[in-house]
Amino acid sequence: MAPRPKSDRVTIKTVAEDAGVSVAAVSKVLRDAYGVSESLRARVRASMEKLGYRPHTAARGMRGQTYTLGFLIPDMHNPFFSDIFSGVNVALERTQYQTLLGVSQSATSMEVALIEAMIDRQMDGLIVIGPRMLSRDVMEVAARIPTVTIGHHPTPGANFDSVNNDDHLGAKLVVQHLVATGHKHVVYLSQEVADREHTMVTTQREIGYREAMQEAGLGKFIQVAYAPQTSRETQSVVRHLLQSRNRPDAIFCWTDFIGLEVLSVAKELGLNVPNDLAVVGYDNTSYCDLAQNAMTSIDQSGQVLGLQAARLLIERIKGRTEAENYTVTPRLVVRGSSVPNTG
Amino acid sequence: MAPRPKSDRVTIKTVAEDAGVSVAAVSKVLRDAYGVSESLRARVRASMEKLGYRPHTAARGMRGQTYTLGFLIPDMHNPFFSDIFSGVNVALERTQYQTLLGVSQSATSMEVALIEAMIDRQMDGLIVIGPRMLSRDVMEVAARIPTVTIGHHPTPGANFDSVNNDDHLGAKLVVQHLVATGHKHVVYLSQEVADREHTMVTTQREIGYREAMQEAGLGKFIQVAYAPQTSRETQSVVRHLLQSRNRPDAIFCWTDFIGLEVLSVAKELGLNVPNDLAVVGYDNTSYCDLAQNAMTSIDQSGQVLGLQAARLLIERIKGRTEAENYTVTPRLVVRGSSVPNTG
DNA sequence: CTGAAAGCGCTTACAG
DNA sequence: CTGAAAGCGCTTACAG
Repeated sequence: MAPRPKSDRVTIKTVAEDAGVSVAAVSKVLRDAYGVSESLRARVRASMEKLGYRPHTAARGMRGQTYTLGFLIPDMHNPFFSDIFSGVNVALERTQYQTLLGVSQSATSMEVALIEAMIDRQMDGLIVIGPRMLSRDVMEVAARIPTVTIGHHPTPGANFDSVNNDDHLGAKLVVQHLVATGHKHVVYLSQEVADREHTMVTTQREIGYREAMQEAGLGKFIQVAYAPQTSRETQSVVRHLLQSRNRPDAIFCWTDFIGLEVLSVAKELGLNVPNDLAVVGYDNTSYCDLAQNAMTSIDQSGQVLGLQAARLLIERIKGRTEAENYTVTPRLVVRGSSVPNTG
Repeated sequence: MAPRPKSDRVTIKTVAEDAGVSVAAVSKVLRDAYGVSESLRARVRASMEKLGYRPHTAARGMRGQTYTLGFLIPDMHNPFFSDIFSGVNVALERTQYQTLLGVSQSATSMEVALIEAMIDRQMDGLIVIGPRMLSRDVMEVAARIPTVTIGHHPTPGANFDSVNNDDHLGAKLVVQHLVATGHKHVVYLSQEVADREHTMVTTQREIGYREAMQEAGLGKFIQVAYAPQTSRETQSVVRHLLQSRNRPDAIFCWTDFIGLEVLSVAKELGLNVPNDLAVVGYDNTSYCDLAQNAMTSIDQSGQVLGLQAARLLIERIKGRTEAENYTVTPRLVVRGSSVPNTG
């Protein structure tokens, strides 16, 4: 009951005593809230500085915000997420917010567990990349915590914001490019998942692929394959594809990561890329630039996606409730994996 | 003052009322603490289940643990960190702990800021991968929060645990392999950093490299180059190296990631790997297995490193204070980038 | 503009 | 074994 500095922790109380004001006043300065005079503010700031005060996030979280944002990714392999994340950081540079990451390892159960963990920890908002949850589960999450998705096309009436590239268009650009360079039997290599939904980027890309193939009069060549989780299994699927009687002359991979596996199998089988087989990826990650890959890919500006997602999330935390959707226009980047002598 | 369920949040109090016990009793069940009868425990658990109770982490953090561990990595590009992380997850599978990641983007200032943020958020402990901070700063952090490092060789009197592979030996294995396969002019391509310390893995590898070169009577060929942060700059350094009058016949890269860049430049310059140039990496990440890379590398069992780090951290959180150091013996994995016809 | 006091949901001695 | 009560460090109405 008596004022006894149990440990030497500097709290809001220590600051208040040092500055000769109330704890309420310090709290207000801390939150940049209304109703404090400039002189009081200055005095409090000076004391904070002097004492090296740092707010106790858990205590803040009991009543107000934690200034912590959750960033949820499926895995740590895909360098595309790194691009997105750096965009998030740019947007948050001059704010109090810190971003902490969760990695679900592409397991729906882990994804759910991590979201629960982030809500338990009173995070102020969530950015979820390519959620594995069903769309209705995303809605349930968003009802509890401000949420922005990247790589999840929202259904009407969504209670969360979303940031995407136009996957439909991206896929069409790929097919049109491959057709223009003389390919006919273009296979779309998608992701193997338990519950396929319209909201998924892979589904959107498949629709674009089918449409573009039809438009090119190549409807009879339409073929979709699915890559499992592990590298070994994926390579096995690709090997089957490339050793079949009617081998495709091009493979459009839903993400660069899978494209690298295709290039590997092609090389093992002694196929010449791009002459025997063209390979196109998606995301235009840094690996595409390496000469041993030189992989044509779709650039969807990961940095921009991340930056916009962070912006929308802050807005939503501040009170906006109507859903917003930000879309980036994808761009084809041609390299040697689809056109000879392109570097 | 009166009991009024402000929101419909299920708290320890709700559970206590439902189970007809005190909040203290519920807390004990929650923490698996001593001094509760089996019947009380069962009753409380049933109520928790029924009400869908979830502990409020911020509130727990005010007095006790948050059951949150911080995992700090320099970047999201290097797939090696993914291996480590999956090991951490295995170790934590059946515990209450959740791991949240921080990515410092290889900036010392961000590393410090993230560690502060994690301490502010009352995390129970920290696993820091390849810290950029000076060794004494790591000690300061460890004085405030239980800490385990991976990829940081501790100085005597350390107040934190560490998990490493034997970098010194790993480097020697690489040089010995390259010498045995007829290479003489082996360059070590290290990491460009502001403050070089003995604690760093890159330094340890350099020492091993120098020693093995001397032992092989190749002292006059010793040459160390440094790769900057960005891919573009790194490729430029490598290009200079490979276009110099006395071109090396082998490059030992401190990490696979850099090795991929070397392979790219070599291909651009029309050099045959491994005949004109052998390339060896470190970490044996999944990229080494791709046929277009087929890169010889040192396996340091990322999974094991992560698992042991998590184990040590839990021990330390539970009270151990003397420092422990766990070392993995590295293993050379030979592929086509150093020996012809190796697949 | 400023501050006293209640309360957020837990854990921790301490008594019983 | 069980529980009443203080307290963790903040924020939030509410008075002044």
